[in-house]
Amino acid sequence: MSWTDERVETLKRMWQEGQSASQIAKELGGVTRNAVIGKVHRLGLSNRAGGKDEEEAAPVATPPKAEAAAPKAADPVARPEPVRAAPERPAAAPAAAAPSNVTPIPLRKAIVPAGQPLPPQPSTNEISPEALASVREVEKRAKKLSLMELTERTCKWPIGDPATEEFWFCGLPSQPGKPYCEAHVGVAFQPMSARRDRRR
DNA sequence: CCCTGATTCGC
DNA sequence: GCGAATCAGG
Repeated sequence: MSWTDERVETLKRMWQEGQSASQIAKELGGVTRNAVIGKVHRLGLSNRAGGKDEEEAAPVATPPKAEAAAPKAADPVARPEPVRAAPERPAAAPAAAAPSNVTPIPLRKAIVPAGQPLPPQPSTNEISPEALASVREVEKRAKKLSLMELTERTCKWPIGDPATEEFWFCGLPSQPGKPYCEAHVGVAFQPMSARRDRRR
């Protein structure tokens, strides 16, 4: 693979978006994160700030510095449906084309509508007693990771109420190829037949 | 251990 | 110019 204009463009865009070198490498394919980093440096954009020819040493004013532990729990992750892995290849989905009226900025404190959906609190009557016990046990040992701390190898099972401080992700080692740890995989993935049988 | 970016240096 | 190896750090 070589650095075609197109690939370089993707590299620039993603780097500017704050994507990590490894993520960019995956996206591009055929290159390692080292290659990406190397290129980034050669292109002289190691400093993620500058867009074009920059010099503006924008005095990074780190003002307010929102309280670390305050309204933190208000993240866009509330949906019941488990966190998906990387979007991978949206292919023909120019999802990026945001309505020119919204600021593309980082994207953090999304406003949590009003009373929002609670995490996948599986209705107990549909889970096997063993799995349930196991889950409760495990949740005591949850690593309580924040959204940003999740990786492909951490359990992404949400615990608690996203609208409060009492919210985090399990974070225990996930099953290879699965988004959850063993215990959570147990309650997340159930054969249809099993569910049906358990019903009544 | 997983992951980050930074640097070096032979090719 | 390229990127593996290595370094430094979280």
